[in-house]
Amino acid sequence: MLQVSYIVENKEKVIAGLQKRNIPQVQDILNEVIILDEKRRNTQLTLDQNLAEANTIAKQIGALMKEGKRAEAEGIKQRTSELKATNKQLSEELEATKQSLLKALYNIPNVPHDSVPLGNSEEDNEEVSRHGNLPALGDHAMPHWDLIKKYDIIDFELGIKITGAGFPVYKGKGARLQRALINFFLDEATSAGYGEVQPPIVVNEASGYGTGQLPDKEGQMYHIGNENLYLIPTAEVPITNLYRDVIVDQNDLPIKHVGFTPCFRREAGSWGAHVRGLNRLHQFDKVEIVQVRKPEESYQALEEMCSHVEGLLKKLQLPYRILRLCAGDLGFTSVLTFDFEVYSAAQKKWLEVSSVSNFETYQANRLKLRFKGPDKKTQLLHTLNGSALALPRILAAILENNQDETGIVIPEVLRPYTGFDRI
RNA sequence: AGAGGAGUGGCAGAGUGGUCGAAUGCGGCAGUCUUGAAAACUGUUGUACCGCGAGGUACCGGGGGUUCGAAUCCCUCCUCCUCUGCCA
Repeated sequence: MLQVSYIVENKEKVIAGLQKRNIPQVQDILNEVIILDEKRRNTQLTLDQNLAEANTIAKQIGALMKEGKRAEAEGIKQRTSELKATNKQLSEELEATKQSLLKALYNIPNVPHDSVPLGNSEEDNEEVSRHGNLPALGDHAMPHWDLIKKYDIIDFELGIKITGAGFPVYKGKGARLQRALINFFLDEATSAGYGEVQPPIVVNEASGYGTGQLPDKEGQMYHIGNENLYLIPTAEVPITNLYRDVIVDQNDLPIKHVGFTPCFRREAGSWGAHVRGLNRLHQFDKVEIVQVRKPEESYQALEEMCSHVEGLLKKLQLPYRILRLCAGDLGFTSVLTFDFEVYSAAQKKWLEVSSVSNFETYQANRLKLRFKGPDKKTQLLHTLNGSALALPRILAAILENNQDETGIVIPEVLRPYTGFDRI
């Protein structure tokens, strides 16, 4: 969430930024925050003063009791019971104000970067660059949902039987190819300096709030009611939350992690004809990279991460394009996001396979993720993450783009991992 | 899952109703000494909020309660340890 001090000091910039996101009544929302914060401070001040007085009296009573002056002690107890009543009221008021303030802040998204283009939907995203040649497939070309049946490598019906729609079963060479992609992505990230972690794929409420999935995306996560836990929608959640409530030693920066996890998304309300096959699933595999950086380095880190993702796509020899997300399509917590899309030749459309974002201090503020600067003061760090990569659409593109009359050609770099060169 | 025990500052570990944000040791930082290092000695060393400042307030696993006053007493939740049970 945004810091109140930042809102106060950069009000015009914040208003302009949030207006880019088409948020109605931005001024009113920000004013409410500022008023609540003032109220919080005033209430705190009065309460602190009362508490100071109560503390003083308590000490006096202690001293009097020791001297055996009981009667005198009883006398000043009067004042404390008055204070007690007021203080109870004040602290309830303070708590309520803090809660309202927090709630208001939770509902304000991050301020987009200056370079974020205007726009309402994915139609308005800016294409930054395009790489690789689009394959020309013959008339015999099949979309991946037919290919997986033909070669019996993924079974949706079986998944429906044991779980439900959107939970595919990978079989034989299909399963092996999944494992190959995961290992390839993990190895690439490890050689690029990312420390591998294997986090839990179930997280508590505090973690959900830490990275901003809660309360914004409450309905999009699977919830385990009897334990009040959530299935992760992305490894971003557990990995970034590793650093919740942490003051990082300067020497431990930068922090770079990679992790493979399954991801779970309810995708409520987003199903339709365009989400056939592997295009959209409830459970999918993803390798995620996460960085925690000093503020002045975070945009350099964003570039590094984008280059890493590009490197993967180049090695897989997939045609791809890079998009700068417009304000309307930008995630709630993000300042700047680049999407990577691969071309799916038989569907003749671009599929998003990675999203690389800088959150600046937005998550860190919720996480209380800080470091001690040279001036010995604690300050918030910047967090970033990106998919490197999400598997299903990569798989879809490989299947479609690399098909020929007799099968599917496995990209060179994956062969050491698959142990076969064709399906 | 049942019974018992325990959670204190970066770590170890005192503290069972007032003078305790908390002894002591270790570690960290700064300095003295030294060609340098080590040792020794001296000082310093949590976080957040409020305040221009002096300073104030809160925090001893989380939350609630008793009391003029809680690290200390009570309730509750969480976590860890031991034993019993179950189990990949």
